Amino acid sequence: MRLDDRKFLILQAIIDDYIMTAVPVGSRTISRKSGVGFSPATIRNEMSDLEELGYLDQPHTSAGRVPSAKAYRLYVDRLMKSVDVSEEEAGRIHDHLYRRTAQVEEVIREAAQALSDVTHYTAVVAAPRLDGMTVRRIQLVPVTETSALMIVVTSAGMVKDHVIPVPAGVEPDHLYAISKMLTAQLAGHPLSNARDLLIGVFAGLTEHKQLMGSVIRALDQQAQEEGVGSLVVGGRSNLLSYPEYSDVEKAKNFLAVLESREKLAPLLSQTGGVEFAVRIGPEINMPEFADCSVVTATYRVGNNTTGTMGIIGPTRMNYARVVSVLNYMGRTISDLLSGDKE
Amino acid sequence: MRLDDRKFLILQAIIDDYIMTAVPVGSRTISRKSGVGFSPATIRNEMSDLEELGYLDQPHTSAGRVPSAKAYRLYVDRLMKSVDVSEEEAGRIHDHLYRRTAQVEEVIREAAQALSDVTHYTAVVAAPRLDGMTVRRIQLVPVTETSALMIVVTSAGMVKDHVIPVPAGVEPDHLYAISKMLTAQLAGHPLSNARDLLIGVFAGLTEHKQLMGSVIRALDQQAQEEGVGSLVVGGRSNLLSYPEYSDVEKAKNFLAVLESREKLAPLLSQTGGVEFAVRIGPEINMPEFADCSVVTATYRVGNNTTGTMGIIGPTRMNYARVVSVLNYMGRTISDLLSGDKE
DNA sequence: GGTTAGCACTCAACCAAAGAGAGTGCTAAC
DNA sequence: GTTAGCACTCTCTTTGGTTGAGTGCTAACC
Repeated sequence: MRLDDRKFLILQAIIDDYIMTAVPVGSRTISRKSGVGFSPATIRNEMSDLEELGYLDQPHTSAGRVPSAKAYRLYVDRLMKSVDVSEEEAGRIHDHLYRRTAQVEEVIREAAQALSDVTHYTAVVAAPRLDGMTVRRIQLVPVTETSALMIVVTSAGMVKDHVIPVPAGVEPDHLYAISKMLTAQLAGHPLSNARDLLIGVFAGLTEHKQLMGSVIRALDQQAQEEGVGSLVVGGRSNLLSYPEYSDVEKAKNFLAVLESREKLAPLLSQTGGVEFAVRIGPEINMPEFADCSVVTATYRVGNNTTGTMGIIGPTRMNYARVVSVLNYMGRTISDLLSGDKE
Repeated sequence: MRLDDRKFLILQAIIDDYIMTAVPVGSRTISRKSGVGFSPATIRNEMSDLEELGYLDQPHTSAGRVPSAKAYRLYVDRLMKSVDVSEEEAGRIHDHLYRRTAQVEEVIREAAQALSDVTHYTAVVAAPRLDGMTVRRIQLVPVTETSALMIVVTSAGMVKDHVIPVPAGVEPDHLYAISKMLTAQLAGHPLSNARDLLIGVFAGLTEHKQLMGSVIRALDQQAQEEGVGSLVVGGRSNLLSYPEYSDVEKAKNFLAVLESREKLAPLLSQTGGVEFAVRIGPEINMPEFADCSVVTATYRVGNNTTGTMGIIGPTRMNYARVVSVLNYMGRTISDLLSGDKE
């Protein structure tokens, strides 16, 4: 049995309806829809076929049909019509993002908020990955007598800081001189090499060995943290509006995942460099997200740097709209983070 | 009618029981408790009195009694026995907090996590307020050709940064010189005065007027942000375990409040400088928190600087335990943030 | 006079049975 | 190939009865 045009049409109608209502859809409902000129009985025959093909599930005899994960997959891959973001949505996104001067943390926080506001789903935005960037400058700013803030400025104008210990008796001016030396050594090199470069320098040193050790450790730690880097969640409570999460126990498990960076990170990182990725229900491989889909997208900052963001919604989410919103948001963030600062 | 000793005893027994079970408690239950040597009938008479006095509510005839907000108030003010944190709890708090080098953001994040972990309620921790602190150092670090990071180090070793625009053509060394000048001008003065001091300097300037303007604007903005400063929430999903929030609609409203800094900030800020504050149900004056209580505490960093943290739980929360945990956490944070760095 | 046993009464919670409604699958007619 | 008709299925809602915890009152008790 093959999926002919009519089956396509009917499947699409079912998915569209289910996305709106979350109620198993019956043959009469589809038959009444404009565009489908068949009687309920015919629809029923087709639905029976579609079920056999694995595109529909039946919660029980005498309920309507519900799209399966396979159906959503098909929908996303082939049936989905791209939608433009509406004027109003674009406006809301701008309102969020252009509110104040754009520090990275602030931008991704607002982005997450905007995404969840506009889509009514839950949004996760990860800060741009630093490892592809090159170092532009390193500077040590004294904080107390025995500690300093190490500031790393990267090519895309992104900033990362670390508190490091400093041996007592090192003057501020001295720290500045060391900063200039560090900058001279590392500027233009990728951040991921910085550590190794410094180790070379380190060997030839006679003084400040201790301080340099601290700098190297801080760079190490940063590299380590990259995996679970800055991660902002917006619209946690949005998903509770959907009947899928009217069960408190389920809702609780879902929210618990959102609380842990460790569990959340893989959701965003498994994109494999594709611009968009859609993972549907069981494809996510997490029991808490069995009824969820995740749409992730990457955004660019400068030339080599990318960050990831994602929308988490029920499997019956409005994929077309989510993709278009993510698309628009990607462009907006890029403008904001690369344009203004470069 | 007065609250005599026996009524006290019975009320306390009712509250204790209700805190544990969340089920309306009946006369027989209390009568069986050791320490109360009266028959159910006697208890009933007293309960009837307590209801008339406003300490108990009855969900409906023939259900047990439930403590009213007034009862919890009394409990907190007079009946509560102070409890020590257990070894195990103290250990868990330490595990969270001493995990890595202590940057402020990191510490308050872990503190929120630890508090919610240990209490099983929801925790909110606010970063220390900066306005009481004095400036120790200001430094400008170039980021791009037209922007720099302004770093303000305060007396307690706390760091705050801002991106500010810089006129093109200002050399890094030049920025460093300006930083030294700024530091010389402001060091030792309270952060809240910094802006006004600079305006005095500003008038006499011939060059760098533009840059100084940016610095002043950044200080302004920081003062403004102080009100809704950094705020971390932990254990959002914890409250969903309690039967009070088995209603999804309620849970959703509750979570929505936790998402908005603006709504959350007053919860912590209305403490009025007291070390502990307990607000119970209606006293909070937010419909979403009608069944909640909030216990807030301040912690100290250095001499003048304080931050706030709070636990949000059901009105029937275990106040004694929460207060002791907050107490312990306050001391631990203080040690961590002032001790190590001063 | 405070305390307690006894008893009628109330009300949510639980359960089973009945009815309604939506939807299917099959068959026969178009 | 399409559709009308019909018996059948299964959930959801409603209804009514039962249970049990708990109260309030009264009268007896110490």
